[in-house]
Order: sequence, then structure tokens, then C-alpha cells
Amino acid sequence: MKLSTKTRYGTRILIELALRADQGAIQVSKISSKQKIPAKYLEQILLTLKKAGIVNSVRGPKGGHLLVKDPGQISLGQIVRLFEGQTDLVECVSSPEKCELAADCLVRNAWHDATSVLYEKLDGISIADLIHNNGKNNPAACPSL
Amino acid sequence: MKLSTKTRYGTRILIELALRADQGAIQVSKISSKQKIPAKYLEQILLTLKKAGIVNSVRGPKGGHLLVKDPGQISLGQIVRLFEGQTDLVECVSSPEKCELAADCLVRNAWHDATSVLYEKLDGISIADLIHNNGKNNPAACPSL
DNA sequence: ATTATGTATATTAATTTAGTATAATTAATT
DNA sequence: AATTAATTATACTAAATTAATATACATAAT
Repeated sequence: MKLSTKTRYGTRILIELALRADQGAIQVSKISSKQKIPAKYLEQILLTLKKAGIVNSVRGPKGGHLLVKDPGQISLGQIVRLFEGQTDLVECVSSPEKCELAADCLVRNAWHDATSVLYEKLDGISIADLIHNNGKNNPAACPSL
Repeated sequence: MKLSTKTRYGTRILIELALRADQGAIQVSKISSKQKIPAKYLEQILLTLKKAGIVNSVRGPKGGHLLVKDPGQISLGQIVRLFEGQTDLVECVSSPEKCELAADCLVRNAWHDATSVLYEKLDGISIADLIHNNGKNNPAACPSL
């Protein structure tokens, strides 16, 4: 039950782009060396981010990548949904036909609830939060404070 | 980011044993046919449950398996921790030495928080809850109601 | 033109997960 | 005591997934 490297790398790529938002297009080689992600693998991840409309790119020399969305509008939930093939903790939550026991399964609903709680949390954390809190807990998660 | 079959099967095995708690030792073949889990694979899972002190077994003819713990004292959190090799959403949460960037990683803490929220939810759901609510949402999750 | 960049897809390698097989142990029954 | 129905333990194999690399192409600045 762990996140794929694509999800983790993808998040770090977005953080890197957000931190350099004032530096114009950032090249693959820059992100690669700074975040220790194999260049060619990084390109695949950037492609996914581009198709999702989160980053944009400029070709040719002096080209590179930049954020399209505001870092405050990019949540961890979005990123995880984008890169994790299966979004739910168990397949039967979204595709009950995959398990012949789904109809009278006593635990299916609980897995669904746990999945919901997880994504509610992830949806509440943005790239901007990560940067501004410098890795500390997200205050937005404690609205009563 | 999905749960392994061991976790899912393990949970269903415990539900099956809880439902038959009054029937003495339940044999592998019974659980296997009822829950559609390959017998030999099921044995491995039962072994893990036994070593964790959750089930007990009786050998020889008329042997089988039974719950040691009360279904109300077995949580989904325990089961997931038992079967998922890696308990955290990302390795670096519990083993920062596995990632050279961990020290100044801006997202590590967020993954940790999300992991916590997930397990808090899972820890609050017991096998007894699953059985008594017949697969419906766990009321204990809504203490204000 | 040349060159530094991104795009797209195919391929390979590594890892993990899922399942099967084999041999041993135990205890009830006859 | 022998037989049999059960669990135990570990080794092995196969399938699937994930991670990474490779190759060929497209674009635009100089």
C-alpha cells in the first residue's frame, strides 16, 4: 500500500517548478539533478503532468517547463489520482464486478470509507501549503485553530 | 496504492471466523470454499494471523481454526499493519535514511499526516463493527450523532 | 544548418505479489 | 498401532506491476 515513484517524483517536480516559478521555463536536466530523478523517467512524468494541464512546456533551446496552475490550486489528492493507476484502496470499491463476493461483502464499505478519509486529507493539502509551511504540518488541516 | 490480497483475504477470513464463532474450529476447506480463497494461500494467511495471536488452531482430524480475540478487539488497522509490508504511504516516513532528500523534503510531512489520518480511520473499525452494521457505515466514525 | 531542447512510444529490467508444491507434524479414530 | 484428516513450514514458480532505459522524432533559438 505505498505510493508509486511517479506520484512521489511528480510531487517533487511540482514543488521544484513552484519554487522556481519566477525563473521562466525550467529544463529537464535542472529538475533531474536537483531532485535526483532519472532524466528520461522525469520526462514521462512531465508528460503526464502536461496532459493533465498542470504544467506547460516550451520546445527548443532555452525551452523547459513551467507551472500553468497556481501552486495553491494543485492538491496532493489530484496528483495521487493522476499517477496511481488505481485510486481506491481496493478495486471493488469502484468496480464491484471485479469481485464476485462484492454484493454481500461486509468489509467493502469500510474500505470505501477509509479511502474517502484519505483523499479528503490529500485534497486539503496544496503545493503552496507544502512550500509555505516548509514541510511542517498544514494549518489548514486544523480549522479550529 | 492498493491493499494486497493478503490484507483483503485476511479480513474476510476473520469475518468468516467471527460469524462462525459458535461452531468450534473451522477448517481451511470451509473458509476456502466460502470465501473463494485458494486453500494453500489461505493457510499462509492463517499462519500469519496465528503468529499475531489473533487466531488459534487445532491440529489433526476435527481440527481447524478459531478466533482468540474478541471481534470487537480486532481492528482493520491491525490487519492492514500485519499484512502490508510497508505500513506507510511512503518509505521515507518511517525510514528517512532511504531517501537522500528526506532531510529537507517539503512533502514528507504531508505524506506522514495522510498516513496518520488513514490509520486513525482504520483503527476505529473493528471486525465486530463490520458484522453488526452488515457492511453499512460504521456509526462509531460519527461520534456527534 | 546546427544544436539544445521537448515528445512519443517501445523495450527491458527489477521488484513485488500471488499462487502452487512439497514434506513434515499432529491427533482423532478405528 | 495404523490410518487418516487435518495444520505447519518453507521452498519454488508464475504473473503482474513498476521503474527505468532506449530510440526515433519534432521544434525553435542561434
